[in-house]
Amino acid sequence: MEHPFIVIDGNSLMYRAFFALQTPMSSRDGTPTGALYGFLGMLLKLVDREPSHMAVAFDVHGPTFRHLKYDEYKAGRRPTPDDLRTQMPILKDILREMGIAVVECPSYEADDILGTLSRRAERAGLNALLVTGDRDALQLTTDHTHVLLTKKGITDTVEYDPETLKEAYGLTPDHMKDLKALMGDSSDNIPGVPGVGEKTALKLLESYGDLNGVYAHQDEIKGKLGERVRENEASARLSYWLGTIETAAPVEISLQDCLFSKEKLSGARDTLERLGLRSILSRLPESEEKKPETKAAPREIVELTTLKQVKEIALAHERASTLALIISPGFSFAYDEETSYSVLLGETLFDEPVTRKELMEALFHGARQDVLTFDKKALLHAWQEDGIEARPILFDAMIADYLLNSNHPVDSFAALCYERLNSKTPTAGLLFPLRERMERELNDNGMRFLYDEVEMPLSDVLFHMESEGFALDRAVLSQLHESFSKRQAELTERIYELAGERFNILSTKQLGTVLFEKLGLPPQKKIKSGYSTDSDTLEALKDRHPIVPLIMDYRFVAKVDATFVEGLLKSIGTDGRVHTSFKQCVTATGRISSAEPNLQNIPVRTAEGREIRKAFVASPGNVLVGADYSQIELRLLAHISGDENLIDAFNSGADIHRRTAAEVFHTPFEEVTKEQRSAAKAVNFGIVYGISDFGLAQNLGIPVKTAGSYIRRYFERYPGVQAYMKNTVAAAKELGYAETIYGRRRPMPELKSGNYNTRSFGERVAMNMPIQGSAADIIKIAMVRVERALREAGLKGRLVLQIHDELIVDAPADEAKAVADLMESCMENVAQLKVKLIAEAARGNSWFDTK
DNA sequence: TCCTTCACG
DNA sequence: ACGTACGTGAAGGAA
Repeated sequence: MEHPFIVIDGNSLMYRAFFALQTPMSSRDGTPTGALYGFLGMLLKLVDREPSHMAVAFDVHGPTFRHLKYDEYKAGRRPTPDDLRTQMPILKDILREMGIAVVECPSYEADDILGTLSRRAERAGLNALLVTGDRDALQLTTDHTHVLLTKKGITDTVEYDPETLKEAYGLTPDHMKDLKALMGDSSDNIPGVPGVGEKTALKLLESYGDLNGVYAHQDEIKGKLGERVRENEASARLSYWLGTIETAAPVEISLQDCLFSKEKLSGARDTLERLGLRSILSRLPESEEKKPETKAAPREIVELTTLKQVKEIALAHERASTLALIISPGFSFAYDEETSYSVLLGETLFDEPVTRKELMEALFHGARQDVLTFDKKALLHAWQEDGIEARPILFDAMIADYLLNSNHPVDSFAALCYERLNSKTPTAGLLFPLRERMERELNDNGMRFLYDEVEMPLSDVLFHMESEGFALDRAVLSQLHESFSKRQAELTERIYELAGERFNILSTKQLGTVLFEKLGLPPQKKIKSGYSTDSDTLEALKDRHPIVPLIMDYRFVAKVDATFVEGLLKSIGTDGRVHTSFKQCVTATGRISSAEPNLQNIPVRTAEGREIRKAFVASPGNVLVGADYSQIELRLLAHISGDENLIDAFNSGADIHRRTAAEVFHTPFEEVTKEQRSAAKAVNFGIVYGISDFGLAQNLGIPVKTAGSYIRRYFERYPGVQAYMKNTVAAAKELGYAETIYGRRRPMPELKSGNYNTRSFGERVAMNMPIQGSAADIIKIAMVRVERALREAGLKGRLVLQIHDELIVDAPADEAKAVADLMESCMENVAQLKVKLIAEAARGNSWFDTK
């Protein structure tokens, strides 16, 4: 979460800090300072998260809204110790001196302030981080509001988002309220249902969903429990209400008032000095020079709370030509730079929830505007979910930013606004100046083609691929799981027997102890914490003790089963398909990546692992058509370097590794041995990765000197390649970036480093990026063309997967031949290079068969 | 959360 | 003398 709005529950944290400290602390005049010390230490730790806004909320005494009388509510609690109470006003003074907002709201508790400010932050498009020791706050968790809960002490914390909350409790944030309604809370005087504790409450919720569900089925609950539930409905309902945190309290503070500035922290120096809190003093950040605040700060943010307002504004701007739209975090839109509208999507206590779908409908009813956004693929998904007809998207700030700086891809609109406009309020209106600046920069950098013809249309293709998904055969995976887990159990027993003890085989540390201490095997290499047990190490030791091959086997089985068999089973959707998400703006070279699940690393190199691919099947009545580029990176090396011999090697059509072996080992082509070919293959890989004798030696398990001589002989035979390596590093040093044949850039600050390692790394990257990146450009163009060609030809086949140099289409069986031809031709004709691009297609019922 | 390991191109 | 091969993502252990 970048630059969140941090809201701290002041009472809760002071309370925790007070009791966490064993030895009482005080200043010279006897003022107790222990809680202040703990609290401020925590606060400074939070400053490291670089919040954009910060506020500390406090309870104030008085009759409360939810609890009829404050005294009555407090009755269940111990009174606040005097030593703690005296520190409260001092804390508030210190916070004010630090320029941190102190927020109180009569008749409301601190957690209501947390709820209210977090929802306001979301509306303004900010992320919020709520810091408290009170588990009740977990009900406030959303994708954009995380809760940082202090555990035992005060510095020990755990951050919850909806996902981690689900893992911990098996409940959604909303259901935390239902949980409390059933189990009650004695410290808050919330009765709940007598005799129902956490265990029982969770069980009830698991069966019936929520409180309403429980009472809808109250007659089904048997025995004593059923009686109690039925008798105490009124109490449970009241408890639900009592346990609901307010999110629309009349908190009289603006976002502006909560703006956080590191520099202002120093304002408390004198007070801290007086209190003798030297260690806090020393942790205050040095004042750093401030970036000039740009004029790009938003002119106006109008908060909308009803659908009617959205409709009116949409109507008033009917004739506008462009609409800036941000759907995450928050929902905000703008028709010009001056005015942004932000809408509350979530629930409030009193209003009917407004859904994104309703908002979209209101906004796009009769609308004609083209759209500017951040992350258009996500917007396309939203439109699809909401049944909104897609509008043309003219500008995607995420994609533009990625092209302009692939080194630090931003992951949120807020981060982009801060980075490019120095603005801490990411509203949709900022998309207008962003578009102007970034498009100018794209033009200046010669990246129009990549932006307009590659990345923007590719985003649509990736959206369709994600939405389409890949069909998986559950039965295949279940069967594999059965056989893998059986084997794992057998291996475990045999390993324990040979080791003479039971231990966790997957623990590097424990395995190291067994191998290198108990069994006395020689360690091969060291890692940070002890000895390495990686596969190279095991490979070297496999003949020295019978336990080693068993461990290698165990590792493999455990990995394949956990990651691929079980992992994939978990990711199959209700439609029987897996929907990966393709990350378009992550890698430094221009490749796309795949996550949740990653479908770009499904096993293929070993026969056993390859079995997984039998689970990747065509849709009913369809076949899979896979097509991959042959040696695309080496072909690109030939093209970019212009080396005559390498170009000739490809034009001759011969096996490229065998040919390399013949050259490097001065052997007639026909007489090249298997070993020579595989060594030459490693050399070719090394060349692509940015060669070094050390790396090659390690890969081949040969002396560094020998590896060096291979490289020397390679360069003798391919002088153009050697020149390319030299020139490309020099050019990258000069320009500050490496680039592909289509002008994609990777900034290369490493080349200027004074550190040998860092600089060498930079040099290898400078050699590799144009090759890997150009290959990435080419297949991206191919994807756009394949998808377009399929549609233009009226074929039903659709792309479902890309694995860097391979594309897979799921197509009706009768289209198979046409699709295969279409793919080959689209892929091969992306570019006319000095060597031909070759793509080969194959068909089958499963991915296993498409080879 | 970081580290180690290992799956892919 | 320096000391690594390029690019990813996921799982499990350690702390």
